[in-house]
Amino acid sequence: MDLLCKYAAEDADITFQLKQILEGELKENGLENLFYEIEMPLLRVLSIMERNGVRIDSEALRQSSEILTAELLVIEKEIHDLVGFSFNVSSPAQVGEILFDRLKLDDKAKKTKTGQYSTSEDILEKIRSKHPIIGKILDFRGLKKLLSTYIDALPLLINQRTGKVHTSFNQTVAATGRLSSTNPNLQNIPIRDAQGKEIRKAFIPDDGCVFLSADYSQIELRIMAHLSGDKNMLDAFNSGLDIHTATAAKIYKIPVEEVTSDMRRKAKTANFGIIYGISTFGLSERLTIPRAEAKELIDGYFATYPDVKRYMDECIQRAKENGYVETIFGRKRFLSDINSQNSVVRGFAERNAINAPIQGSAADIIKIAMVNIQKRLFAENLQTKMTMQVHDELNFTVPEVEIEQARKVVVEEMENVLKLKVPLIADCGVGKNWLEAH
DNA sequence: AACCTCACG
DNA sequence: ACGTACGTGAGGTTC
Repeated sequence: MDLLCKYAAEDADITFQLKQILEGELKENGLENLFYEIEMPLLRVLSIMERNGVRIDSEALRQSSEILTAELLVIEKEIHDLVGFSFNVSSPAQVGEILFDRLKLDDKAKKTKTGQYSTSEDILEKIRSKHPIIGKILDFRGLKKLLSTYIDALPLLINQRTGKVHTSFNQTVAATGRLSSTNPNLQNIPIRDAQGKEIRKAFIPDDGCVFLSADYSQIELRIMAHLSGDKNMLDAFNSGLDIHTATAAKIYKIPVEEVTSDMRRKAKTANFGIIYGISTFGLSERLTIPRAEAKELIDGYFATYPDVKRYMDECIQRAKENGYVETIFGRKRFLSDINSQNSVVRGFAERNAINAPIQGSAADIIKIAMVNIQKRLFAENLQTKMTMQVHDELNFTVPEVEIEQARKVVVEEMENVLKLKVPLIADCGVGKNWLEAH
């Protein structure tokens, strides 16, 4: 939507049509009672955030672009030299043909639904050692992604009048109740590798301000602990220990001090997997360990957290009986496939039954926090501006004189949305860019 | 417009 | 025998 249209919508105090659409969509999903408490006020908050926008250091991105584009060309040439002719490295079809038909790097290469060879990152990672071209293709892909999706794309979306990028938050697309962000999507800005971190550095505060970032610590696992009521998981959180270390200690039946980094890594993957309704196969793939070991790990997990297993079974049972599952606040997700004869289709619905109440409750919680934070920013006459929401994280541009007050408002409102059986913790940092604040 | 791949939580 | 972790959006290729 054009920025001027957005302003008009704001001035009109939310257009009637927008309200109708939102109301229609959300009432179907069980929000009858919470519609006026959450989604309507949130619509105002999102409109304010979109108008606030976020500042980008386009000069830094331009310099990155120059360097990385040159690097990309070098890698491309190296790849072409390795096979002896030039081809389109961005074409999965051509890459697959070269790796599997020509170089025969895997005689039982996995195919996609359409019969093409799959050349996705996890597949290539497994055959990386078989040929130097694999690593270079992965490097090429990584660079190309950052350049085309972020480094080159973001500066083009800077509004000439405000000098900022203004995303659109969508309140009604995600099945679980999460927000989504488009044009640009500010919820998938890189952070995991070194080059990605450079991009985060280009997200900067207004003049005279700092970048403030606050995120919920392990909110989904805490919700799992709360909803399942599992005593061991509640204890793990209430002890203040690192949850993945605590989980590893319990699964492997050893003291916390003896948990190795490999044990913690496996427990962490198991913790996340559980929220998604993982299978033995899935965990073995993620950890690249034998199926038998993955099964042991999952058995150990459920022995450690027996009520988590019970809770998961109850979610599926509830979905079968009611046709839907719901969040702590009563947001529904309907699961029409839950009684399907097709076990694959049914499996998807069963995993949704486990995941949706957790992911959805987390979405409800941060939405309420956003409404309450904006209320207090108004009430306390602060100039702090909320700029982004990234599922369990909120970002602000904060005048230097307001830092301590803003911190207090944000953390208090995030942590006190409701009382769970475990504490709700928000970590908060400030810095001269998004990376530093995180 | 479908598909593949990949960025984030 | 089969497929195999939840939720998104965007860019490039191919048809």
